[in-house]
Amino acid sequence: MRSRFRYDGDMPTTMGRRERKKAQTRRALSDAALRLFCEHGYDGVTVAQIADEADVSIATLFAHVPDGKEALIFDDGTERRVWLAAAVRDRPPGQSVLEALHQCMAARGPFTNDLPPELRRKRDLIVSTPALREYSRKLWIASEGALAEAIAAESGRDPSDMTVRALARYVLEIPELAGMEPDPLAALNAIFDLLESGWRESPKEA
Amino acid sequence: MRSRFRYDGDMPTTMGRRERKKAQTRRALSDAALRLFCEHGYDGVTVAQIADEADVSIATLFAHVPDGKEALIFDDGTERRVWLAAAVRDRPPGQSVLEALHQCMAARGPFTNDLPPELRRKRDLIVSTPALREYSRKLWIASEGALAEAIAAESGRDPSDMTVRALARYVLEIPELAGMEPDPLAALNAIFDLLESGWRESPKEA
DNA sequence: ATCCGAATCTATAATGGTTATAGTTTCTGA
DNA sequence: TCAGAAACTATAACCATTATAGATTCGGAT
Repeated sequence: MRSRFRYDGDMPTTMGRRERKKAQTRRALSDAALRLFCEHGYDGVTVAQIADEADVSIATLFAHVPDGKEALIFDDGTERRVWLAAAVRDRPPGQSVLEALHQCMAARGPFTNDLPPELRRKRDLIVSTPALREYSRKLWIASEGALAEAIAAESGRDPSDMTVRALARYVLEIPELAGMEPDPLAALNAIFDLLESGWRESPKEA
Repeated sequence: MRSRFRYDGDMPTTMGRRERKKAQTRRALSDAALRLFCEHGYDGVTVAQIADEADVSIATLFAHVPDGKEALIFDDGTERRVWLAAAVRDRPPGQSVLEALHQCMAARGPFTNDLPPELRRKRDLIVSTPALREYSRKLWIASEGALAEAIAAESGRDPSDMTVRALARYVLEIPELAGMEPDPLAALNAIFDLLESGWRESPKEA
């Protein structure tokens, strides 16, 4: 019987006990994975250790994280998708689609240090671990379709227009491309400038 | 003792017997892998089967292909690197860097059917197998540095200029981005247009 | 021609991620 | 209260990959 006085974390009370427990398990896995990865490095931790630390079986771990070890510390990507679409759709009037994307990317992971230390440690772990960087990119790319739709809706083009899809893809590649630069924000700006204006050739001197 | 009359395949006679045998083993592995992949699908074949078919041990297989199963049917990427750099450096006078890249990409894998049937089967296998597509992309991206240097040299910029690196990356992403379109060549053209001219916003109608 | 060292290959076993199976417990909704 | 679904468990398999230690073959120098 669930006491009305027990602390349930941030779980909306609209969830039944089952969903709540499932979310708790997922959280336990994320927390355990992040803690162990930070301590021993990604390759220094086995999924068995993570399962142990979260006090679940290995089979359960994989039931929660179908994409495997790398996915443990990430969400399923839904967040990014809605966030990107909203940034494009609800941008201030007069702002171009690219400006909106520029602005919201700049507030994201690799481009700002305005993060709680917990998230910063997580970001540093991801950036410094190839397998996690790669999976992070996969998550970004997974919202290519959603972003393309948003861009198409705002620009009066077709979502299957290759130009739209390419723009979406190129924007979503930015974190991996600029994330490890000495000055990520400057890199971000340079890339958006390229996307806005195209490649300007300086003629070769004779 | 090597007979002067034995057929040695296309091996340059500058190689010693050791290098020749090594190349033969590598070739046997590639051939076996491609044959089996085509017949049973990528996931339907184990590295043990491939090693068997090529008549080498599993350990030998991995000695030849450090990047793992997916790398079996690819070369090490050196080809692409020199080919890209040459395409940029030796382009006809008056042609822009992007035009040169556009032209040489169009002659490549997914964008032409002017290929011997053997290569076409290989291409189709790669395009239809996620793991192989992903590895192919990795190979392209691995020449980002070389391409960036070539572009920088021709455009009077610095190879570490983020704009140069981004352009190189974006060009190298094209095969994965356009390779599965109904009309890959049209997609290729659209993307190069985007890279040349930038994103042109059609103002939202009121 | 011979010998040494390096490169290649082999068999074998271990590691670690991932999936399949079959059975148990726990929750939900009727 | 009961049936069925969902989540969990233990266990065993499968497969890619790496480690180890030893055998063979080759190249180059003497």
